[in-house]
Amino acid sequence: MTQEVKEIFANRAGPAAQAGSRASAGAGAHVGPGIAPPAPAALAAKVRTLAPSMTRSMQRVAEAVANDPAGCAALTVTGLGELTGTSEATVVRTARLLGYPGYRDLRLALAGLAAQQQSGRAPAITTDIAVDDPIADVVAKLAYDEQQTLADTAAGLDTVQLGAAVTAAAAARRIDVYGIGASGLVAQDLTQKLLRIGLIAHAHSDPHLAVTNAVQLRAGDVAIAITHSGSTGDVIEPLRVAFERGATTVAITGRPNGAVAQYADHVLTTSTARESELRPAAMSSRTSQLLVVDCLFVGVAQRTYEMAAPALAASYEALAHRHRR
Amino acid sequence: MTQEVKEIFANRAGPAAQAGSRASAGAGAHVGPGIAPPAPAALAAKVRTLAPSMTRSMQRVAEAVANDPAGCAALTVTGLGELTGTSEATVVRTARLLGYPGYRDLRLALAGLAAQQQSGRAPAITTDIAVDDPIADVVAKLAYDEQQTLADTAAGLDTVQLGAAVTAAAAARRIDVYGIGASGLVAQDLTQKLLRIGLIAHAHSDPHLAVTNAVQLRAGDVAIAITHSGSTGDVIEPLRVAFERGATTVAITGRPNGAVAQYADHVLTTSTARESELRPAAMSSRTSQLLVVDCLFVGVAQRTYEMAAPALAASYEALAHRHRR
DNA sequence: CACCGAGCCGAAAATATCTTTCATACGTGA
DNA sequence: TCACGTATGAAAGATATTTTCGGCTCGGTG
Repeated sequence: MTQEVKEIFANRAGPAAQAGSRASAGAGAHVGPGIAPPAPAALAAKVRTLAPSMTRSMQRVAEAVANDPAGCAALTVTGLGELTGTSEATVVRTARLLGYPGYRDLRLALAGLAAQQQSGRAPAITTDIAVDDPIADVVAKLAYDEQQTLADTAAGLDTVQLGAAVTAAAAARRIDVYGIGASGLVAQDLTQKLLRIGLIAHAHSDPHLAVTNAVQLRAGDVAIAITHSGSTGDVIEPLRVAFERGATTVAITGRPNGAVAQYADHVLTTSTARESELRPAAMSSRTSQLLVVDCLFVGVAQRTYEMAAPALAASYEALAHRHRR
Repeated sequence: MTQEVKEIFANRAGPAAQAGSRASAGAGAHVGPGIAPPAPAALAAKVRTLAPSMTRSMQRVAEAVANDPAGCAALTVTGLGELTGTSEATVVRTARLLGYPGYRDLRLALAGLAAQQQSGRAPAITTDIAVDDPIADVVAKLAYDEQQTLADTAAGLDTVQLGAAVTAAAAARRIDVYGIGASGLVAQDLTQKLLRIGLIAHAHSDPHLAVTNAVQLRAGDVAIAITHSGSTGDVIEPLRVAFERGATTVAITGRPNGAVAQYADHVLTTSTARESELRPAAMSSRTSQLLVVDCLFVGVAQRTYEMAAPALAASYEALAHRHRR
């Protein structure tokens, strides 16, 4: 991929960019205007989400922006470049990656964010969990972090993509969900719920079986891949197969620019909280994934309400007798 | 007074904001440092106050700005000039009169104002999810509910019981976790994480196998039962067996007085949020259970830090090569 | 009624800022 | 070590903002 093409791609980096027809998945030509919605308050989350796909210099810029929105809003592109020890070009590139047309718009968003922070409650300092933290602190910090993750996820979720995924799933003949490790549990969670409202859904965590099943899919079916890293081969492979068989494909990932996205008709972005030794990434990504999956499920339940409501009631009934008095 | 002098005077009309370099004399500095809070409507008030001293053209500009901050923030100086049927110069003069160094800064302030107004609107998340809720509302409501669940859980969690459970688990020869259905996934989640830090843990969702394994437990082992209802026979049974064999038993349940509690040395209470047709109880109980399980895990990781840290690092390394570039 | 001056206004020049291009340096894998 | 692709900043190019400057209107005046 040449530098030129790469830059153009960066320009349409937003998840929404994937929305186009599947035919254009690899051959995007024109830069559509106004695809990516400017992020409101989700900027800090976005920075974390996209940080891994950033270069070092860009990360410095992103960090500065996330740490002091108000301060950065007061700076020109040149000023921010100097502050971060980089160039104007890098600042603009970072702004693009974050989903804005250019630095000017990022700056406006920054001003908005600063105003919100100032009017709202304090930015809320989060210290990491330490080895010697008392158990009560652990509880408080974990609860706070997971709440934060939920807020970030909700703010960063593209409702258009979500809506499209819901529509596809609600009408699907069959829904296959791929996930490995911690994401596998999320896949199962989604599957369990979909089954409860009478849909046909399967979760696969065995890569071979997943591919074997993916081959059976066709137009009208839905395949969903869940991977935090966006680059888990064992999950990408079945999605690719499903994609090529004509099924509608959905990726739930923390790296909307990751490899998995290229085979996904719809990309749902989960947020990434910072991790530490005692707080594995799996923890917050799981929280984020579950929220996305819940939204997906409720959306589908809405669309299939006629069928879903009695099915839910029936499954509830069926379990009642298994409870001890 | 000459034309020239007049314009300069207008330029200095604002408060001390002009003092420093233009970059540092941001809009925030102007609006902020006073006694009054950064009132959202400060700008509208200022417009009214200063309107009498404005010329006709400037009033048109000021009015446009006051009526639609968000819209104007999206416009360039030229655009706003056209919109109001005036010129760029007039727009700049208006910005000056309102106390900003130039239009650029007014625009930034406008963006901030817009963001505040935006965030002020509560999405009415207090209501239940309805069948015809737009997808964006579903996201907001679910996120809010899960956040609430987390807060409730953290508040209601008995840290003494939790600490005792942590101590037992950290020293355990072996840890068995029982859970069925949605709780089964939580059990697996906990098990996966414990395995990652080098502990011996098993999740059981097959009632028969669970009992079979429980028989093997003895003092020094830990058995954990996860059940929202507190009365799931298939989960209580193995816990009872473990309890009778002398293992330390823990119950993670939403009904601390339920049947499961009678065989539990330590009871960790999860919170129960309201449910509805479209929001099965499993959803919030799962969120709650996961938080408890996370706390348990982090607590154990703290206690076994010497072993946990390298184990976590190792498992991370081992997975790295499974990611596509 | 013609004239005058004060101040308003916008076109266009001047400046600042943002964006793009391009050559170079850097790191990485063969 | 070499070759290749990528990241990066300097500088050119494009936009946006600010300033300048002269025409214009309007109210007062001889």
